Amino acid sequence: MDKEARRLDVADALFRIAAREGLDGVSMRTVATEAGLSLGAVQRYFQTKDEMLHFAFDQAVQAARARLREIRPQSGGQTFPEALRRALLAFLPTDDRRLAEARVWAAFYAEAAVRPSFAASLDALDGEARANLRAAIVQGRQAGEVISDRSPEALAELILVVLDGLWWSAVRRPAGASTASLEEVVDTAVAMLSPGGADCP
Amino acid sequence: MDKEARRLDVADALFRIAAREGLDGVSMRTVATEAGLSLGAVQRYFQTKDEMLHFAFDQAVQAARARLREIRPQSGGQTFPEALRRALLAFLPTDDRRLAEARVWAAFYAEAAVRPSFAASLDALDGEARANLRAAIVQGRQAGEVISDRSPEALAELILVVLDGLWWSAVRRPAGASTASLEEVVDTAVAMLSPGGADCP
DNA sequence: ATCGTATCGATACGATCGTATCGCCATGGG
DNA sequence: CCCATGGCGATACGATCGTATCGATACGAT
Repeated sequence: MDKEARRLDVADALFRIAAREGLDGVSMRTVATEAGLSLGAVQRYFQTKDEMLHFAFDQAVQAARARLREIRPQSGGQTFPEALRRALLAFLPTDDRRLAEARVWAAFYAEAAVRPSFAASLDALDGEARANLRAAIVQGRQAGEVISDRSPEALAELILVVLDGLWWSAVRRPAGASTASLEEVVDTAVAMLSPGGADCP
Repeated sequence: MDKEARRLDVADALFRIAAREGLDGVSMRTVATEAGLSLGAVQRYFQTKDEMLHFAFDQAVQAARARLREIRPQSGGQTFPEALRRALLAFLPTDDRRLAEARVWAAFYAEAAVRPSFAASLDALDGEARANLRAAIVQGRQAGEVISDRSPEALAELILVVLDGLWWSAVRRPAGASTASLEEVVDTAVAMLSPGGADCP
């Protein structure tokens, strides 16, 4: 029998509950019911609730890391602004499936304010994103596609801050709402990072 | 006896707990103990936990609204970039007291993802901030202090997004950490909104 | 065929939750 | 002086939580 596959099933059930009701709605029993299992079965795969939560959280972190790596290779022939725009929109919850994922992330994010082990993983993820972004900026700058009057570190930090802000703004949007204003903000932000994209005398 | 003052005392106790342990740590009993009262006393002032939470949340919203209004008057003689920089830094948790407040806000923010009545208040606050910011941008633009190749709405949205992102980045920072990188991001963002502040050919 | 083991449902236990109720006590009007 | 009333501590109750334990069932090895 495939133990890891069952753990993933349980984690999926947890995600569905967290997306609907937040982490408050997550208990051993509710997760078991959502997964179509008994309490005892869930307890076999996760001996404590903490272990279950950590597994689910790590799963989410791992998925985010994968998405991050998927972006990284300077996918052929794109200029930096194009690639950045695509990357930003890829991370934003612009459809209902992503919105559900994002709600789960929001719950974990809040939990990280109280649970240091969660915060550490988020910091690591942040650092990875920062490094990737910095590398892309340096590369884009050599091609003259990125403004050069600020350090790559400051620009990377700013972009990540904009991404975070956009992301939270999108999370609070009701399901099915328009994403037009989101894309407009993305465009504005991207334009400001491109030479000649800002207002020049 | 001043009933409203006692309600504020209880709400303060709730804030202290939420800052330390998140909303999970908030119960009728823990709040009562933190406030130096008995469970029965708290129940006199708030008949249900929901009522207590709503009161505390409304209190936080009201405080934020007051801070927002405090910013609004184009405080004499400042240029738009200066005023914006000051306003952004005013909202960010740059000291330990503000950091505690911000942790409470983060908890409420996450709760809003699940509790529509909270989300409605946040939306209203957001709308107010957006309107104020738009007015300031229009005014600053007449003085030639704001870039003019984007609509005031898009710029206001972008600034709010940056503020949100900065805010979350600050919340996750450990207490007492340096705020230098925060200020650098603020400076970068403000510079990009000022004519000639961006990289021009 | 029998036994050991893995799987899992059922149930129990103590703790904590929100809420409701009861009773003590102080205080002020009659 | 008495007593009614409002403030508040103590306690009770049912529900739900995380966790532990026990018994039934299925299955492969001896």
